[in-house]
Amino acid sequence: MIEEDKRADHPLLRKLGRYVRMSAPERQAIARLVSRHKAVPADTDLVRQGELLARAVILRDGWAIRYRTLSDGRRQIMNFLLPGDMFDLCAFLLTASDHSIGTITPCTVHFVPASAITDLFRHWPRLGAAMWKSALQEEATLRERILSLGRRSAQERAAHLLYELWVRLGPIGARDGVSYELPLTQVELADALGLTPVHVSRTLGRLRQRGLIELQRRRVTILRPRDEEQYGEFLRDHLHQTPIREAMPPPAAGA
Amino acid sequence: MIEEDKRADHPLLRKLGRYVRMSAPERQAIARLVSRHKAVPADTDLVRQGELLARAVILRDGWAIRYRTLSDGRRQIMNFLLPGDMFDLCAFLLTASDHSIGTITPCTVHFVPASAITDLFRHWPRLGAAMWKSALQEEATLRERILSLGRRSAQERAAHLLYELWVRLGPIGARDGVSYELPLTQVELADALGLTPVHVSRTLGRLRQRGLIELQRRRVTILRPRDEEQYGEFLRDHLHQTPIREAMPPPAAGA
DNA sequence: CGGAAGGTTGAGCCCCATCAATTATTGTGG
DNA sequence: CCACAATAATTGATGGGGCTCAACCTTCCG
Repeated sequence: MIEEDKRADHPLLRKLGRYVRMSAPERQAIARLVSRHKAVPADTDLVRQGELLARAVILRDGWAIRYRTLSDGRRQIMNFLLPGDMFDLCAFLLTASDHSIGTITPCTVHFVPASAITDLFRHWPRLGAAMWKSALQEEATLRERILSLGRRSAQERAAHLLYELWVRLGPIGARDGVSYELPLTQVELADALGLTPVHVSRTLGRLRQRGLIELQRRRVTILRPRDEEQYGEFLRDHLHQTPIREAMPPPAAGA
Repeated sequence: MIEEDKRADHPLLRKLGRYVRMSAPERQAIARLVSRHKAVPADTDLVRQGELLARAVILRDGWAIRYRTLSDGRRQIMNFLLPGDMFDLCAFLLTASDHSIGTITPCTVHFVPASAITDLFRHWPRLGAAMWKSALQEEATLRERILSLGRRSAQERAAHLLYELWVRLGPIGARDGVSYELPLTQVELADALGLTPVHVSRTLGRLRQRGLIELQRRRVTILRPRDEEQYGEFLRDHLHQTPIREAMPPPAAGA
């Protein structure tokens, strides 16, 4: 029963629900995808760079990161994976992963065989389109990070990231009004922002002084949620939170 | 006749040819996609940020960039688009673009209606898979750039970029052994590398001193092509230049 | 309660930015 | 083909944002 409830409220459903209104059978198709789950402890790699991809993964609970390391130990976090996020959907293409994915917190995940993905796309193309849209959105956040790392100051980067996470946590019901739990150390923030941990500390201090954010005990509060300009010119539209064109016949091969 | 020849040797064919061996009808399907072309002058936007995507684009000739600008004029180039590259393949999802695409040199391009893409995927799923693979590859270069901007020094970034372009120009026949034409100004390099033009000049100077590259009159020579370590730990595999699993039945909805 | 992990603060330095001047290259019209 | 202007590249001097090293403090957790 409890399991039943959890599935009915799966963050993936909430997420895809922004793009398509789902019929009962469609919801069931998703439910089948996530019928089995697995607990994974914190700080565990789900995918290691160089590995051949063999299955897709859906995150049910917890935070994970996509990252790469250089041989001398430098690490860069590409982005954060939140509940409802999927990755390696293209596992059926059998490519080697160019990066690793690791858990930050204890997570519960669904491992999905490649065939289940291709079946889903075949039978429920509207769901496929919604998943594509969500993949596009993730790609947009990659570009946003490139912009940040290349052209924004430390403060702009940090403010932008904290704001982005706040926005992303909304649709999956993982935020509490204007604040949310941030289960990250400053070392991890540093590796995402392209800074050193020391400088992250100073930077966050300045954001606090400027009255942009509150951050203590792993809890972030966005103090000026309407003032998107202040957070590094945050453009909410870039997250493509608009519904897909429902009238469109589903693409055959996903495009 | 000349047109015929050009189509038979389209860089898109060369590019996709790395992933699948194409049958004659498949080649014809591609040829139909690129039957009409259009000349676009240099420094022209093909897509502007915020615009609604309505068509896909295939680049036949010339260089273009994917970029974003901040309101104060700072610009970041996400990546470079080379002959054979496609973009906005997902135009049928009707999303607003979060970035602009502009030509660097005079280009010839093919504008492809969204329906032609979905048709192609429906009828020639193996081609669809190959196109997916190439889209994945582009995403990998985005992550590579994130790693560069976040964790590599100016010299590493520059060496890595010049090496990457050399590798990408190979399969489309746009390089000449160990050197190639680089139609970029240092301002553009700076906007891609997250540096200032002045520092790009100094950085390139140091790479020359170190004997890694030759660069004069818009011509680059990679002086130690085997020494991938030297170019910022360049990992060729990350470009996914391995063939797809041909036995795989084509994914219905592309995944 | 004590140790470990995480966060803050200070001092000094270096990489890269900025400003500015000079040289080289490209492009254009006569 | 040359003169000239416009664009691009180089070089120098100076300054600042972020890095490094190190000490100290705070929080967490067994």
